[in-house]
Amino acid sequence: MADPLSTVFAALADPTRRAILNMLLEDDMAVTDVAEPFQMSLAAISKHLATLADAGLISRERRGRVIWCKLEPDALRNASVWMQGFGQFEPVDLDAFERFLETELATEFADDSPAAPD
Amino acid sequence: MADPLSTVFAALADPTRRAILNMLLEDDMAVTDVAEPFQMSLAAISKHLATLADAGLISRERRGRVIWCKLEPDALRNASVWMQGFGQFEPVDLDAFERFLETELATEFADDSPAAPD
DNA sequence: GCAATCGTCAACCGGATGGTTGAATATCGT
DNA sequence: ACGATATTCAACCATCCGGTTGACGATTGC
Repeated sequence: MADPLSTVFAALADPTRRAILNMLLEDDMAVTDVAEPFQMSLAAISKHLATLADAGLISRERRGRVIWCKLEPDALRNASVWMQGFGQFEPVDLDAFERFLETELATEFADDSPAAPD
Repeated sequence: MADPLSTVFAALADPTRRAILNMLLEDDMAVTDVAEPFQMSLAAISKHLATLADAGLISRERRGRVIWCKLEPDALRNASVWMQGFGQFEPVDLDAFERFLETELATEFADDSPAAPD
């Protein structure tokens, strides 16, 4: 299909998928458990997981009835490295980091929160 | 529209736009000059530049007749920082970096090369 | 074997995306 | 003022994307 870098970035360009990655950061999870906090259907989450797996960001392994999803940081690292190539000429600004984290916590948790807004 | 992080990743998820960023890494450029190496229409490039500007990855400044495009690494750094949050638990492997650069040079230049394949 | 559970597949829908072309706008040079 | 240059706008088109629902396949447990 598309080049790997495009696939990874496209996979990251969705708050639901980034939230899933965040969840998988804590632990491997079954598809149903991944889907549980979200409002959308299981099929939708299944598609998101397929997208993440296509990008190499996660792997899925069937064990009995349940399919376990596991973070695969390698693809992410490639993209990160690509970015660092750009950022290279200017070192990471830790102040900007903190400022970013604040705004990101605000927006991301508003947009991505798996908790139903009800 | 969407949250900033999604916008940045979506902007990066296109080889043409990444190639443009690569070009702007060298120097600021006029829109026409950005478009010159590509096969697509000027309008298409103009849209790509708008996408990049929306994501905050570039800025455009009109000086006379010509609009100069300039890389704005801040948005990229935010995304990079987000990624590093994921990669944190495992440090960047410089060997992997080099290996990646090779394959990326191969694929990126096959897919993204501004030079007409003719 | 049968019912329940886990997950995907297929078809569909509306809206975004990436491209085109042609007209419109803005600026420059004469 | 006019023509040329630089860039965008608008309309259009095909395709992709994120979601839905309903049927299907696989596995478990009774």
